[in-house]
Amino acid sequence: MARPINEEKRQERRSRILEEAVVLFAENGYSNTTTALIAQGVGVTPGTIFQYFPSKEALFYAAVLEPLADIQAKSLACLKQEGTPSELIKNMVEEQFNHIYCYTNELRLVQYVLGQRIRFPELTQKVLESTKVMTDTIECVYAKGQLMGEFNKSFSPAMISRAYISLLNGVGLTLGKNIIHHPEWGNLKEHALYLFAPTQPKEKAREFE
Amino acid sequence: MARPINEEKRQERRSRILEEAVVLFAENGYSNTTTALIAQGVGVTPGTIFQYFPSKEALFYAAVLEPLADIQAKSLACLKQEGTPSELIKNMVEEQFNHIYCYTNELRLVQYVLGQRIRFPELTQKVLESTKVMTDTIECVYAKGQLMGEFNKSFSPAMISRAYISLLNGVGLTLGKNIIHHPEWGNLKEHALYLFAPTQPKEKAREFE
Amino acid sequence: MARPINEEKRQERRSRILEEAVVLFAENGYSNTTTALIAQGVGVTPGTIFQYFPSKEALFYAAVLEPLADIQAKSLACLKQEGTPSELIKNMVEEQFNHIYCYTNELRLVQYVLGQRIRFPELTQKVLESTKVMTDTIECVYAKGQLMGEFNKSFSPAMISRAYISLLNGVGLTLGKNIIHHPEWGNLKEHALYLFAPTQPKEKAREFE
Amino acid sequence: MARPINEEKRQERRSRILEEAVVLFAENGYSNTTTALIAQGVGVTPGTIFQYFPSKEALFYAAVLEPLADIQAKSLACLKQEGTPSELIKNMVEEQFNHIYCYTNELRLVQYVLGQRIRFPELTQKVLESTKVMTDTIECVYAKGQLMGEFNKSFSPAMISRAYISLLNGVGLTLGKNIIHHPEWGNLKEHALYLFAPTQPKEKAREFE
DNA sequence: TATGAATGAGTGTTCATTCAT
DNA sequence: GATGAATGAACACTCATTCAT
Repeated sequence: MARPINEEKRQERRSRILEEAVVLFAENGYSNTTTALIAQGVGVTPGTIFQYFPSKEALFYAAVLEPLADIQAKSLACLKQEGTPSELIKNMVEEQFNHIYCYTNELRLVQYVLGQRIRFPELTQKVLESTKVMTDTIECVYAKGQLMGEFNKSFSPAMISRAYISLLNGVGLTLGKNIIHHPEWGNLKEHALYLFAPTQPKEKAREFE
Repeated sequence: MARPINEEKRQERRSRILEEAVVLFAENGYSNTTTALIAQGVGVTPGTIFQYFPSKEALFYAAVLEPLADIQAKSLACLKQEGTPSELIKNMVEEQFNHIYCYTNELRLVQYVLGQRIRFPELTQKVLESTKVMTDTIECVYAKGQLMGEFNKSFSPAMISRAYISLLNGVGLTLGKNIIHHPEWGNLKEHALYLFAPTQPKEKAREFE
Repeated sequence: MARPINEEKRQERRSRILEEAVVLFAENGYSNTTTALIAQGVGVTPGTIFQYFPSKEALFYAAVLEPLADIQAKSLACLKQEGTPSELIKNMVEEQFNHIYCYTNELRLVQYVLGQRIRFPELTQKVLESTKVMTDTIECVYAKGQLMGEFNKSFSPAMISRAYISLLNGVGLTLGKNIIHHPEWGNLKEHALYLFAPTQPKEKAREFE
Repeated sequence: MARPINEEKRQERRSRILEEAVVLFAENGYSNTTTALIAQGVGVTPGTIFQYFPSKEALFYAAVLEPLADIQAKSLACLKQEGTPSELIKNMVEEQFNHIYCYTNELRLVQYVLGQRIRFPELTQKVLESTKVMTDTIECVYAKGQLMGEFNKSFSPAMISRAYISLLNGVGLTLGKNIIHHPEWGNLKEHALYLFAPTQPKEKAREFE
């Protein structure tokens, strides 16, 4: 009987540690983040960390992969709802550009890993696999959209999905904390959609002309 | 009395150290790169590094900023040649997408810094200043191009330049060593140009249809 | 939860480190004393030192100032007891000449600092402040003694206190480990008292004549 | 023919190095003084030092012993002039108290060595031998003075000479750069003489009463 | 289960000394 | 003779990890 409650507490504390780890690893990098600092942020003593994660490395892995899985799941969910391909893509772009804001640190961490592939080969591998699922799904939806005449047929779906993911990553990287409040933020999001070359962005386009 | 011009030799060795530093910092991050490793890579003993750079930090600064200045200079040169705005932009895109390949490590290093702004505030500042010069110049050329009817007038130049820089960064980040040989590489480069919404990509577009 | 009172153990170990540091700093100087050597002397590993003192410099400061405070307190106590000024001075001289023996290293350390004022400006400052309290008190007691006719009125108290402190320091410096067993030790101590020019050292003086 | 001139230049430069070394060793201690700093002070390059002294240690030895020999010679000369013992002693005190001012650094260096006997056993040995010559001579003169009735016969010459040397050392140590301008400086010098317990300081003493 | 003191290998940096020029 | 770049051993300090309490 006592167990379930304890188990709950354990999970809660584990989450707190992970949360703190994400922030600190993202801000300071792996080596420059001490386990003691993470512990301090969580409000526990240095030894405690090692009761939840076998090593600093394991904690880092979890800090990178667990949030990524969450984010991917949400993004994929957008593409698996009901709706025309162009609607799905639009929803996904919307969702992901919001992620950039909500999950800044989580995404930075992923980029941090991708930037140092040789250093973190195993993690890079997993992150790329996860990204591949994403691009594959986008490609699939996009190709369907092309067939339905919703997207310009002259572009290769593989290229389009890569270009979009690149833009998404680049936006997170180049823009600072206050992206959302940037005057160009809304336009940038729309331009991400433009990248997909939808066939009728006419109504929109006219407004500006 | 005074030794002749070994100033030349000094510069040469300094460059060798910087070069090695760029590679190792980019691959392993700041803390995980030991000065001894850099020295070893160059083929000198640990102490020698400090005859050329006062500290590891100073070496890192130089490794980030000096190549960046080079790259920026080359990119800006493209935009200041003779030609119509659309030609200039096209040249720049061409030039920069090649940079991604030649200067992989140099660019990764810049992204590494931007990913950890709190950790490297001074460097971030300088990198952003450097980037601003770039985006400002692009904006300027782009606006001129819009007036001349070469680009779609419905997009804000500020947004366009940001979107392009983001894409550029994202491409460097998401794609691996062998980008150039990737089947989609050529298409991706063209799509970067498409992002600028030129008004006559017609001839091209037709080919694929 | 919180461990009980190992505060006691901490203090004990801190004292052991300080003690060892005093000995080694006094014998070898600051730079030539490695923290590893101190650790070894205490019987702990190098890292442990830094759990008790934030830096080698801080340890040095403590090694200089803490014992000095102790010694000063004991000396001042002599001058604040009941008794005529000449009795107080006599007690103090007695007490301090014994200190030279017991606290050889502690005093050497103080002299080491005073000898390198430019190198240790902050410490010098504090040591001089501490010394000033001592000379001021001696002056005060001495002046009272002069008024009561116990000391020769022709000498300035400020000069006398300085001369005494100088002699005391010089004795510590010039004489070696085995001062106490030196045949002139007893006489030297008495001569320190003679320096104060008491008006009735007659009985004593006669003995020798 | 060319040789003598070069030899002269060599000696001059050697002296300059030694001079600079005395100042820096006295101010910063042995380990904290780099040979490069000495070289810089002299205005030569690091390697040059080693053309005049085989090692840093040898330079230190010379910096301690050579000036000491000078000072001792001058002091001893005072005691070997014509005159009554009390006159000789008086001259010597005068001479030495001036040394404290002129040779601050040279004397500090000697005290620095004496404070770290275990670290510099050989040097300590030589310094003590040199000091012994001094105290022995003083004892000798003092004893003669006692026989002639110039000094109080109740004090042991051995003790008196030690007390004086101690005071001398202590004065150099406790007082700062501006001793000479200190209001008590003159009185202090006189009190050093008082320490010898001359039999007719009466005229002086009366003045103050 | 949490604690937090101890560990000890690892890193940036310094510096006396050498030696080719 | 003077130079000054290179050397490489040494040291202060850090930090992931352990373990007795």
